[in-house]
Amino acid sequence: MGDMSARLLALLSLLQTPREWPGSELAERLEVSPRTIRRDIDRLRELGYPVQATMGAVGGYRLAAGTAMPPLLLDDEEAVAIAVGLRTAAAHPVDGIEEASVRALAKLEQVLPSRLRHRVGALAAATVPMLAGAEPPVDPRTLVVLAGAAANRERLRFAYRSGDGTETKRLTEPYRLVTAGRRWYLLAYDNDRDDWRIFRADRIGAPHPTGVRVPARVPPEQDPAAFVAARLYSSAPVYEVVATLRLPAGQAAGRLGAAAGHVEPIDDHSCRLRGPADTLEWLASRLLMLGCEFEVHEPPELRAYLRALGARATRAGAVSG
Amino acid sequence: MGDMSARLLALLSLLQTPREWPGSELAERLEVSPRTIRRDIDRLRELGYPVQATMGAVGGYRLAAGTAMPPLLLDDEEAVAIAVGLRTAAAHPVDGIEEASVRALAKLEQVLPSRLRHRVGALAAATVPMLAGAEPPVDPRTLVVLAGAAANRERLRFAYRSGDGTETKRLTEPYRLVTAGRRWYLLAYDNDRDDWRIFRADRIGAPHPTGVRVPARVPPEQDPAAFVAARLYSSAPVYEVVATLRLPAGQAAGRLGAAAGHVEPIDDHSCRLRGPADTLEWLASRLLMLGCEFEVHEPPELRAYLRALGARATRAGAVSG
DNA sequence: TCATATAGGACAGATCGCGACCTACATGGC
DNA sequence: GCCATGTAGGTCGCGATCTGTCCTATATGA
Repeated sequence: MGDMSARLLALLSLLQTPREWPGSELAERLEVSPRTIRRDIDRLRELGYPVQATMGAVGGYRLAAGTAMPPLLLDDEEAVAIAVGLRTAAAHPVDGIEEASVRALAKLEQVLPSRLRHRVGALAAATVPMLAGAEPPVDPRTLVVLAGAAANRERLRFAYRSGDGTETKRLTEPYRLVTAGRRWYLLAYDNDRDDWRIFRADRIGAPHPTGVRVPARVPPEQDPAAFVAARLYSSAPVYEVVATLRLPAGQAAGRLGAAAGHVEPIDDHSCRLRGPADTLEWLASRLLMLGCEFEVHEPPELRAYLRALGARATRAGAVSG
Repeated sequence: MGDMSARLLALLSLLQTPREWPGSELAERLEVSPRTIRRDIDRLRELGYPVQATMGAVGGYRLAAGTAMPPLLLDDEEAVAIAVGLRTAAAHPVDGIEEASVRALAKLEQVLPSRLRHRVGALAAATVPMLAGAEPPVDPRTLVVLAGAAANRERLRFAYRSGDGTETKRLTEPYRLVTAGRRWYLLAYDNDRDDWRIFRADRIGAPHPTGVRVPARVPPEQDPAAFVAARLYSSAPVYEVVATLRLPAGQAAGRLGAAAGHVEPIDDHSCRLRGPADTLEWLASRLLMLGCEFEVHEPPELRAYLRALGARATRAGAVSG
């Protein structure tokens, strides 16, 4: 059996701890001679994992940053922490790494022991709704299934609730999972309608792979994100937000992030924000969090929402009596 | 050299993909005979990683969830996604797994290639301020250093800004990193003052380990979190929030999470929230996000903040003219 | 200066990995 | 019901390699 492989993994696990390990202690732990430990260290280095050694009387080994990612050896709690972090990241896609988050989540959840899975579910339930306004957040498990089916080129069956509430059964060949405007979309070939379709992930219910693998279909466009964006903006007109912020442009851009839109200075103390306004609640809370005065010019819906929110806050804070 | 170990790692990496791998394809990729692949699969199973095999004409191997976490083999983007997710999780400690998040982050950043580290920094800068109100978020790198020093029992030198703005140099022996009331605290033995002290992590600047390892000191109390909480509440009186929410108790508890405080029902449509109110801004936005009517009874500071926020929102949404 | 740490060469013996056969069994499509 | 294709596993022999026990060189801090 792979006695040495197991030992190398255990060694990697120990070296990923923030502390330093003397060779003698490693030998004791792994129940081999110190010479074998030195050879194992050599082997790890040959595999590309730079083991740093400090010489002298208080020396020891530790794993340093190299050119490639070594295998991460996590204990239970760390694995749970990562899963929870990735779930909240998937629920709030504002990055440029949304797809990688879901891939990593899929990878982790695939091998996560079931006892840990329960803890992740309980913790994520408490943390996910933190940012979500009225919008129901996407179920990360759904995202994992969608991404897996797309990567595996597996036919997928699911129930889809359209905008007017009607529910239909779909049989599709998922191609890619992309984000646009703070929402997740599945780009897939619809086998019943014989055409490419876009599905909002939060409207997909009970997805399960059929197990049937299908050959790769030629995609409708090179860039899936561009295709999704084009379809979205052609079908539903997306209004734009225009607002004046009483905040220097530099600060506003830094605190809003790139996803919020474009910021241009007006003078030293104010700037103008332009950007897509897909979810009013999110945008409103974001602007309020800036802590500065601001005025919304467009769209009227955002103005109305802010007035309603303001009235509610005023009522909530009214002097009791 | 460890030819087999490298192959086993590569095999694990492939099997962590959501797709299924036929043995023949694995053999081709890893440039060994199919028989060796079957033996490697056996080896992985003996190591405790359950490789699931579906038999038949369209069969293949894939890694399933077992009883222990297998080593995670991540590509660059996935590693960055995890690091970003953990950083935001560390910046918003409301879980019960805060410490594990930092441990995992330390483990990951220790081995993260430098080219990826830059990307993490750029992305995290754009996402972290999302939730932070007026409060400056903690630098996750500081947390990583603090946790590492505590785990390694290494003396740590840093600059500390006290509440009134004065800055002092400290030489300490970190013991544990804990959270209380949405903030990070370092429990450490202060070598200059010869006593245990508590430091707010966001007031710690430029921490760097001295490299000197010291023997474990007997902690002032069994539970570090309890000690920190006792110190905090004895020094600065923390006021409590009391509010009535027009929302069923079950829904409110689920959407607020356990960290927000205690929820008890009043009738079928309303409930009462009691809990510590350490950061007004955070609590106010949390309550507003619930989307329901509510009234704040205590503390008066929160009422005042809500009125100010409401006035600002109303001004921002005023009909333009 | 000395103790203690990493670094690495040489050697002998035992172990084990590998490929090349083989058979058994499960599954899905024809 | 047959056949193709996949996993599962036994056996055998050759060769590679892993391990422990020596050995010496070298860097570092008290």
